[in-house]
Amino acid sequence: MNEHIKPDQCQIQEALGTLVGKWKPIILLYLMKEGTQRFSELKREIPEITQKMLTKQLRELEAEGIVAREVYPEVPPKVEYSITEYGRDLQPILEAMHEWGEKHAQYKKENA
Amino acid sequence: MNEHIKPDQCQIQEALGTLVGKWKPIILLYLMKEGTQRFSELKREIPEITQKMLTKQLRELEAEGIVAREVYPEVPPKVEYSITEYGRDLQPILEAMHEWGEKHAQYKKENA
DNA sequence: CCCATAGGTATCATTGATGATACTACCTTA
DNA sequence: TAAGGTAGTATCATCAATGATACCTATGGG
Repeated sequence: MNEHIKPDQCQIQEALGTLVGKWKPIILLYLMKEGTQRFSELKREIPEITQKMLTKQLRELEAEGIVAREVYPEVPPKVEYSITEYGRDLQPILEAMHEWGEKHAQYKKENA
Repeated sequence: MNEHIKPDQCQIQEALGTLVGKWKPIILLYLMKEGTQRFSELKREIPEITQKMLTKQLRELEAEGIVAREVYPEVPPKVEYSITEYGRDLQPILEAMHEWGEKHAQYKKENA
């Protein structure tokens, strides 16, 4: 373990706080895989999410600088979301978690 | 992004579910850094946690196969916790999150 | 005889995250 | 004239996570 990690003030919570939530990882994956998406596209791809939650999660990700929000002043409204360059830094972490998650799901099946 | 990641059934939640909680990362870091620890040692190192929560988190980590629990039939009781070999797989992920977390804390300070 | 110790459980209260549902603005098309 | 589409907000209800507090066990030491 990296010597300078001080558990009592470590920054893992920072990353977790950004990623957790029932919907954030899946939203991020869609934006990373498919690129820029409209609000309604995301809603269609994740039908179980309520509008309220989708809005909330996107706003939080935006506040963290991970997602960019662009509003087109049209009628009907058009709002596009995309991953920022800064947000791309999360990709390796998400991938590592995905990989570990698969192994772990397997592990749990074996020890069920 | 890895092509075979299907957001709608991805395993990131699996990893997140294992790591989140107000106390799990810090518990894992202590066990990874300091090695085997007694219940009371962990409690001393994380004074703000209640016994109930410490017990609960440790039991959950044990159930996931990440932490090993060894009971010594003595009086007063002695119980030791350690990271399993399997649990070691999480170390790179925790480190990556820690690193990103530091950058992100910096980022937030600059954009405050 | 009584208390401290280690590692817990049991019970209740509180809080934050999530969900269901209804409502809005504005323009275009039928 | 009414309906439909987009991107939301507002309000209320519910549930899981966390916390505070008290209690339990057995034994060795004073």
